[in-house]
Amino acid sequence: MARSLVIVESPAKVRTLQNFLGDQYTIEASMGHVRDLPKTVMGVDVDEGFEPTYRVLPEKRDTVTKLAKAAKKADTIILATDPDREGEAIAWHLAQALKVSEPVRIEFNEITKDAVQSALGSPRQIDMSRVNAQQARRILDRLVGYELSPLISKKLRVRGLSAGRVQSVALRLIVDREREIQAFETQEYWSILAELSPQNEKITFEAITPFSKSEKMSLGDETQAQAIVDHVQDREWAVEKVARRAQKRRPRPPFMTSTLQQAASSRFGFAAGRTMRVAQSLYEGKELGSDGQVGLITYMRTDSTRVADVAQQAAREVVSDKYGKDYLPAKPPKYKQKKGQDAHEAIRPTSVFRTPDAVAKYLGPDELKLYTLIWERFVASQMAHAQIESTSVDIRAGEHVFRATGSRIVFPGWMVVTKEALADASEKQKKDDDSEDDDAQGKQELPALEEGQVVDLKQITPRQHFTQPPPRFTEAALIAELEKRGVGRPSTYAPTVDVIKQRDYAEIVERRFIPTSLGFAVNDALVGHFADVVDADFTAQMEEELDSIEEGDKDWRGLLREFYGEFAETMTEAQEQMPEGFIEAGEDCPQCGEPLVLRKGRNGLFIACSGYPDCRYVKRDREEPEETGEECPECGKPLVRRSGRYGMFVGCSGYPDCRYIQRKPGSEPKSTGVKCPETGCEGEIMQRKSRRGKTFYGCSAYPKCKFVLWNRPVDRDCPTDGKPLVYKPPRKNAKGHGKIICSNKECEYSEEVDEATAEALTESTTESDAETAAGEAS
DNA sequence: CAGTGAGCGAGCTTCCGCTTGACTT
Repeated sequence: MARSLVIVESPAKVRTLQNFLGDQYTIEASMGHVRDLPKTVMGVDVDEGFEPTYRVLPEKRDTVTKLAKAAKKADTIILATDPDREGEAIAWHLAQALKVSEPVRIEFNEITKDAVQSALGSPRQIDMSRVNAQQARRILDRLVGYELSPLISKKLRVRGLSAGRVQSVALRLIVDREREIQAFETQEYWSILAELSPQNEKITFEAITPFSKSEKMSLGDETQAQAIVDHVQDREWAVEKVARRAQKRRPRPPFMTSTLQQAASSRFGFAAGRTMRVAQSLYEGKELGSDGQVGLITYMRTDSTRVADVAQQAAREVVSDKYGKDYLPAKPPKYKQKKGQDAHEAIRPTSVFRTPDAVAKYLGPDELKLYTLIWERFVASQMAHAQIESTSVDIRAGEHVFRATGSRIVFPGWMVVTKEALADASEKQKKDDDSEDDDAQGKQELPALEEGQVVDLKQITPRQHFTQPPPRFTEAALIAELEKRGVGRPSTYAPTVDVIKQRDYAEIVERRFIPTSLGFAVNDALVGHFADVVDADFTAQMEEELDSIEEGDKDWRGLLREFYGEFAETMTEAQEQMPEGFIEAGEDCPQCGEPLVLRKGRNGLFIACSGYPDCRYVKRDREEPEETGEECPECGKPLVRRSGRYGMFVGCSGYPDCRYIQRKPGSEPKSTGVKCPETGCEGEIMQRKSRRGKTFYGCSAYPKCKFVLWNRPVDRDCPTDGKPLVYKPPRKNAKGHGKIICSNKECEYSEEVDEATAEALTESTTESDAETAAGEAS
């Protein structure tokens, strides 16, 4: 019997395909590209028509050997790599590497039996125009990257610098934003908040002035604001105009890579790389009961919001079961597609019937969070739009008009899926309105008000505001911006933001990018001499040219010739004109007077004397230690206050001989009388304080035993799962005395607590009673 | 999430895209 070898890119696809295709098909994965330009040399012969030298990737040698073996046994080799430019190139490289004389190329962009069968029914040859477009892209990136990187490394005298079509645009965005922030002049402005109430009613609502965009900045100081307050305070407040507007709010499309990264960033604080790692594990799948390994989501590197018909139908079933037919739009929505062919669908659950609750017990905490996010966004995207009634009421007091705005959900539609979805929507509205200050406005529900109606003024407050500079980029925001400009691909977004950090071009502070002085210098050198190449438009123009190569209208070598002619000229120009020397720090050496410069070492950037090695001065990045006047209780040497990684601390000046560190007041560990539950650990659970002042309960045998609880243990085990029970005090101002719950977050065990027990458990957390109360509690 | 402290430097790396590896008795 004739046997065929089918080669796809991802091993996860192999499993799925095996279910559709009979045993006359062998299915193997290439794991992406198998050949590439060599890593250590340019590998492009510019003088011979840009002829590239390709090598089997060292890490893919085994894969290729395996594929070659399988190919030998097969009569037909079917190349089923992804239906896009890179996929076409992978197919061609496979054919070359495996020396296949008559390769068969098929394409499918969803793995269903029908799609695969019909793909098998219409095989074709490899599309060399498409492959050539990929080669042009690849070679261009190599030429730019491998010529620019050594040049700037040499000119700035920092080894290992890098530049490229994508990363340099990313860096430019970060640096430009920082300059905007530096140049930003904050302006003060004021608004007046009135708390009002319909006569003889308890309910209050808020109105502000000024409210229009054009007048928002009109009150520049407190005097002006106070003048209005004085003017309106004792006037009659009467409703002048009531305007109601019915609004539709559409659900957002299902996720693609960039939007998933954004949502996971703003909702959970995940960095792009973390989101991708977690998504990968959902994609590869889990053992769900007896079903064997099941992929939970579709492919996570995609720039499409396309959804397979079957998945849309399934979502409609789920929605109609769970919420009723009213929550379904008449027809499944079609989300706008980008031009060109999309190799993968949107990111969605592989089966919408697997609800987050149903799979929760098979998933880790991060996985569950991300799966829930994906499931909810997908289901919502297939639902009816929400109907919102927004009301705006103008109220006159003397010469001034205040406006109250409110909104009411008439029909929640897709918003019922999660409370978070509701929060998201108002967040988005806030951004669109550009009115971060007036948080209460717009969300409040207004009482019924009629024109001419008189209302009571309950309270009036002038409020001071300052205009805010644009925010620094988070990883996700930077990726969103790159995507908007068409720079980079889903598979490179996370690696690109990583390389910016790795090169010390920028650092992350509070989850946002701040460029380093190295970042500024590299960017300015590139922008100064290669403005075209590090411009976002460069990629856009390149893509246009690649399109015409794909369509057979243009020769790929011709494109490279045109581009490289110009680039080589700028290179020689830069080599001659770009000044060469260390990046100056703007200060002189306190020891010898020579300028200080930026250096890069094993452990990152530092500032040192340019006179090295004659002068070995290195600028300290922390404050000099300062005497405290106290003596070390262990060795008698003076104690000094110094700044460390986590802030100031007081330690012995005899370091490293004496390693004494003074505890911060109030952070002495306190006994709880509870033994550490870790098996084989003889320690006791101590109440401690973290650096940030948070109380936690850790083992006295730390660092040998790292056992930690967030609430006070009560020295009993949970009847459901045997984990230690802990006392969770009531929230501030909440009723009740708190609860005893299981320390395992997944476990729902809970006991109510009476006042006496609560008191005993709470009191024991004060210093004086620590010993006695601990005894009582047990 | 309890820790923290100096010194760092002058020779070969670097690009963008596609995808997951795992020498074992």
